[in-house]
Amino acid sequence: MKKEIFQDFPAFLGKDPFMPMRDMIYQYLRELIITRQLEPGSRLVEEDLGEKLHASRTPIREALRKLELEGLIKQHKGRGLEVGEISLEDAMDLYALCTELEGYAARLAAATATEEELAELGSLLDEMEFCIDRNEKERERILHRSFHMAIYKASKNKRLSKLLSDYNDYLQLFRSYYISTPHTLHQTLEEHQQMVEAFRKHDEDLAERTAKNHIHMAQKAFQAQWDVYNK
Amino acid sequence: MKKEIFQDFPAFLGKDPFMPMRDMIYQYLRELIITRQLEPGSRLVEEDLGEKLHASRTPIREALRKLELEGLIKQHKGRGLEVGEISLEDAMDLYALCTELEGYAARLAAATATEEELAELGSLLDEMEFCIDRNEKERERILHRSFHMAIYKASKNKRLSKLLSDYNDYLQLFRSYYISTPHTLHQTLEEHQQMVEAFRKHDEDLAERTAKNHIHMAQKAFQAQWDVYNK
DNA sequence: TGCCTCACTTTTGTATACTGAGTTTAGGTG
DNA sequence: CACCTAAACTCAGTATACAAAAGTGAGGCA
Repeated sequence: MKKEIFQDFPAFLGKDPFMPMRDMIYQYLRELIITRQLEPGSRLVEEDLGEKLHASRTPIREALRKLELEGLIKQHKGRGLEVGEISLEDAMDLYALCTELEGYAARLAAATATEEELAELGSLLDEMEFCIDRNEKERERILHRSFHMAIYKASKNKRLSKLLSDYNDYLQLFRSYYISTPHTLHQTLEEHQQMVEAFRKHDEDLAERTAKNHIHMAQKAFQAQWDVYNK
Repeated sequence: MKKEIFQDFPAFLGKDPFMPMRDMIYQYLRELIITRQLEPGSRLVEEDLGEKLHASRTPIREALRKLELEGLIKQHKGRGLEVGEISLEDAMDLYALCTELEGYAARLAAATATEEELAELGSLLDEMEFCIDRNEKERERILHRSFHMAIYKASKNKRLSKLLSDYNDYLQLFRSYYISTPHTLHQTLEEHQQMVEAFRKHDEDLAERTAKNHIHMAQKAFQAQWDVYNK
């Protein structure tokens, strides 16, 4: 675990001076893991982290517990924690589960989406198209997230929304495995457009189908890339 | 918060002398909350709990954090934590979500259940019938849980299994609202039998329908009772 | 040389101490 | 008597200290 990785923590700290340290550390470490700046297998020693992040073990522990609960880090055989390795099986399980949940969320959204929500989704699509054309990948990634969040919100089921939003971050970790080209991004955009189209028509079945297909495509892209690396 | 509530913690401790204190405390408090021995609104003060459970604040905190994450306890405005109140909206969201997930789990189980798994489910059914006839409610409750867990396991999706198992405990809390009579228990048993029947036939659609119906019936029972108390 | 043991190191689990923010309460003032 | 203010109190956030378990390695013995 290299020290430089943690260089930008002070900046992170500045974001919200009222947030408890444990939440800062949690979010920060989570980001590092999901973006794979902290590689799978990296060991996480409470005291080391404390030194590097200028905090005592107590808030560090609480952050680690939360990450452990989420499944992002695992008990190291013998002693200590380490960043979890991704297993194909777990990834497939998660994709399958998300396919169902996204489908359900889309169904609900199609049933109850308001004009404002539809407009919001539409404008997010436009922005994404703009970003893809300009190859602004980071912004596209954030918009992609916002798009899905908007759907979850439109489903009006808070539990579902929270759950999918957590899973979505997790899938981000898998997404980092495959390379997104302008071509695949355009394909994804088209899937999004189909979904919004279904919402506009309040066609629940179509919404469910297109949403499920969207996740399924992501799953296939992940698996293809996995096969390349693990063959 | 009455002291007597915590009387049986030492016995709980004996269960597994190798389990860390934080997990003991977590499980113990969770049990108290789910069985409503700790009522919604009860305040949870770290130092008090520490004194009553003969532990220091550190493991108590970690247990509380976990419960908070699960949504069983909430940050009290201003100061401290308290056992969460149940809101009808949240309950309905959760039931709706569980309906989908149970349906999906049942579909997977129907597709892939082995003979052993079917036999296991069958014998659980028999045991439950036995308990209902003898009015052994506590044992029935545990068997009911085992029955659902067996289905989750048969779905072969570990993520889904974990998720539903957590939610199932949570629904237990809702279940404590409505009174189970021999009549309703028999009705539930019948629903279970229909599900197993569908698994035996490997009829995925039927399995999904019966499972969804099962949760839906529970939801209706909860709502009816809620209406009685909050009218 | 190979293996066993025991001391040492590492790292977590738990306890305790300190701090500061927010609440309550008591005393003073108009 | 109402209201304001400040001291005291509560309680969570954080830091630190100590204990215990589990790995690690060096020295001794067969």
